Amino acid sequence: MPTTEESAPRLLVVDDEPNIRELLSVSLRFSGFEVVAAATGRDALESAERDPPDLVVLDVMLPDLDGFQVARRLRESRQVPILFLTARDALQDKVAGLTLGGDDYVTKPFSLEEVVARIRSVLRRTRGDTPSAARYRVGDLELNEDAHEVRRGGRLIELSPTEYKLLRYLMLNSGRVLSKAQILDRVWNYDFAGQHGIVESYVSFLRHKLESQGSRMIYTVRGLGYILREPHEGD
Amino acid sequence: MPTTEESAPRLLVVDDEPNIRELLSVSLRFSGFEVVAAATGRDALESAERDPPDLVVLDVMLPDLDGFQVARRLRESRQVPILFLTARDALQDKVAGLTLGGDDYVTKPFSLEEVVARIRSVLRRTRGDTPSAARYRVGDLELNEDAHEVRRGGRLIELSPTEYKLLRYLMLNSGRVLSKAQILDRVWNYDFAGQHGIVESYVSFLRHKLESQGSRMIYTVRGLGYILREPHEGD
DNA sequence: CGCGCTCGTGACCGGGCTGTTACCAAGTCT
DNA sequence: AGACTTGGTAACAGCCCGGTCACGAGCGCG
Repeated sequence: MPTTEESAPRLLVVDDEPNIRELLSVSLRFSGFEVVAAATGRDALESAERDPPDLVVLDVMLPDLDGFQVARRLRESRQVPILFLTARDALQDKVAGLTLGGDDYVTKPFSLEEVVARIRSVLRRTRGDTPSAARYRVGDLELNEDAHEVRRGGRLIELSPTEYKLLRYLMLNSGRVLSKAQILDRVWNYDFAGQHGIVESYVSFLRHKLESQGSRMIYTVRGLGYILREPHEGD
Repeated sequence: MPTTEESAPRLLVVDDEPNIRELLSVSLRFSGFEVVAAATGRDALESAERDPPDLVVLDVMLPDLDGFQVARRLRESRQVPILFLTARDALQDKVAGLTLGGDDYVTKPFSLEEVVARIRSVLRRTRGDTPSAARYRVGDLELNEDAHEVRRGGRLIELSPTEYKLLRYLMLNSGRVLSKAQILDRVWNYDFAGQHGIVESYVSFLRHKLESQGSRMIYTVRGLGYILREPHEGD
């Protein structure tokens, strides 16, 4: 029985690679979740029994049991939504069949923005809070998660996938300065080794599309990063 | 906001294969039903007595009692509609005989779209509320579930079974982006392990038939999937 | 038995997205 | 004011992704 209480959702993160496990734990905790981690399928099952999570983030490649077995065992005792992590190329066919119940999956390497967005989406659907309400708004700028649409002053704005992820991250943190390093970590895949110049490029793209017929929304904070906010009187 | 639901219909799912039982439970729950599962005929009868369901999804091949016996016993106490699950080749005629009362059946392997549609159909008929009103509409596109007809702007459009299932799924989720994995899971049979290229093919077919004399309705969301919606001002 | 329809796969093609580089503008320090 | 640093934008090439076509298998129907 999913708790309707206001406390942070509890997540169980299951991955055998320490780096990935750590990466996920830290940043999900930072995103406001309560996180417990496990390295093996057995540990995961044990942990889930002791302290039932609201959602499980589950790597399908585990040393002892495979992810599907773990999923089934998890559900024998209690209904719990699962976000699967899987390699891009492997198991394509098996992965199909995972999104059935409201579960979802993300391919490795992922971006943290992606993972967090999917977790929120699954939890939203599972908890049954108004089965279609994922909208964010900053000033006259609005983002609809379900339809994957962005509008400014009602006017539709077409964005590429990366542009969309970047904007979502900015909107979820509107009024807060985000460094290029933070943006790179969250929006791009964790194994991305490129220059941070790409953030500037994509900010530029977004400005073009968002601000061509309106006021400025993405402000540069020199030496620090970027901030999305409504205009002040001054600017 | 308080969900306006007058309590979701309660289903009893009876199947001895854990995978199928799990598959059905999870996805029917996700489709908005309240689900109780049972692995054997005896468990099913016991569960039904304790907590009478609105409809029973019943595999005809069970280890202890066969589905027909279960059906008969179920009805000794109370009239309840049944959706039978059966192998494609076996017992076609026997099952057919049972569907007279408003029951229905689906052959294994099924697609979830099929199962959900049949359940809704049976419940609609059984409950008698709004007799024969299963119409979905998006813009000038309408789908009549009873007549199995699709029209755009009043003009009849002939669709193959797969095309129809795909369109129904898109229409039921209009305004929401659906990934190819989701589509594959819901529209195609659960044991289908093909590439997702087939989704593209069928979307292509649908576009030909739906959009040949009208505006675009199925939009591609790059990197994500497809969305069915009315045209925006822009496009 | 064969015709035709439908389903599913593989291949090719085109376009858009991505990420880099280079150059220019603006800001900052001395 | 000059030099150096930092950010903005345009241009470009590679590539991945999706659309469509065409072919083959399976099946039902005549």
